[in-house]
Amino acid sequence: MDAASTLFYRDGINATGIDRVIARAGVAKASLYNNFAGKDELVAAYLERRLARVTRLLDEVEAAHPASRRVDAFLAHLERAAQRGTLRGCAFANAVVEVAADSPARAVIDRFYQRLERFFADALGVDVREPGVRQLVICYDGAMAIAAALRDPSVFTTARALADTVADAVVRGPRGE
Amino acid sequence: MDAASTLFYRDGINATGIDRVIARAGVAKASLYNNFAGKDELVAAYLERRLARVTRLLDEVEAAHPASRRVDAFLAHLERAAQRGTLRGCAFANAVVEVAADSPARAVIDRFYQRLERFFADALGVDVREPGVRQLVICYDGAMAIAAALRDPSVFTTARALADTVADAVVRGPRGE
DNA sequence: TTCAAACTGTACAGATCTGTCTAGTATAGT
DNA sequence: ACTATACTAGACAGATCTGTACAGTTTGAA
Repeated sequence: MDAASTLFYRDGINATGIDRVIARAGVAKASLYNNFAGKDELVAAYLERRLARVTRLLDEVEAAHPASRRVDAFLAHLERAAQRGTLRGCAFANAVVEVAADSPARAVIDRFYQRLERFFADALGVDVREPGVRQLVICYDGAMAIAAALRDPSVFTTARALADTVADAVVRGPRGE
Repeated sequence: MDAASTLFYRDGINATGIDRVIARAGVAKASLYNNFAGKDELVAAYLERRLARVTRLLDEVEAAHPASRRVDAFLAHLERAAQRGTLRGCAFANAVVEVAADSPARAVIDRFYQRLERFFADALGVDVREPGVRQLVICYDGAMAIAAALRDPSVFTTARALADTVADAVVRGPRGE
């Protein structure tokens, strides 16, 4: 059901029934329930896959670019994905809307945001508690939400400029010089 | 009905059945279907209510504050709502995740973003097509998404600082002086 | 008072969804 | 060859959801 993560992301979690998942995976229903206790855990596993994927991406960006270029490289990657039309918002922010508050998915969501904050903190060269880090997370989540709502990839161009402004403000100090 | 907008916002659209709506409204199911063709239109009406509400808020902010203070006043209002614990993300961004692409709700969502862009453009004193406007929309949506995901009202303090940075960059020109 | 419109409660059709169960089949280790 | 394990297809229970139908009641205006 690794390939079924496609359905959860593309069509939404609640809109995707178990039957459609097993049909696409070419697998019997009993097999699915032998591997996952229920849909909640399947959703958590789906997010776990997404987390592994984005973690791999962030690792690659960190390996390929100096700190000062990483945020822009990350957003540029998202921009290309949006241009390809494969972007349906942030899988984790979407999951917040769709899953119950006590779902096992919540733990995965929290880990995603922790990883993201660490990435931004390293890129800025500051502690994760610095406001600039959270500002970049806002920038990321906002761009993803708007790209999904307005179906407009150009929002990432704007987001890259915004992230640049944030980075400038951080290196120049909060008071601007 | 109108009070059922509470349920859609608080519990999510897909998680809220028609039966729960009519139970809370103290109304018969037939009455609901006499006033709305189906759930899609009920959802659209719910978003219409939210749009009227946020429009009223933005009008009030515009009447009460000079342009340079409006963005901060708006975000401060959201911050207070978050501290009250009544915030579950942006109703329109959430609806993007939950409703189908051809739902009548989509038109209302688009109008919301147009109104929001107009508010930010007026506050900055620039044309709606200026990048700073879209940056403030990113700032808004990102803050709402993170407040919902992390249940942390303090994100609005960070967002207000970010919006300040954007406004500074706009008045000082894109190249920073 | 009369009458039409709109409401009420409730039952029900039809669809869909999660999760269980059965019965039979392939596979792999010993 | 034997056996444990995991798979398959599919039926099925039980719940829930949207939307309709029906019969009776309230309401309000002429």
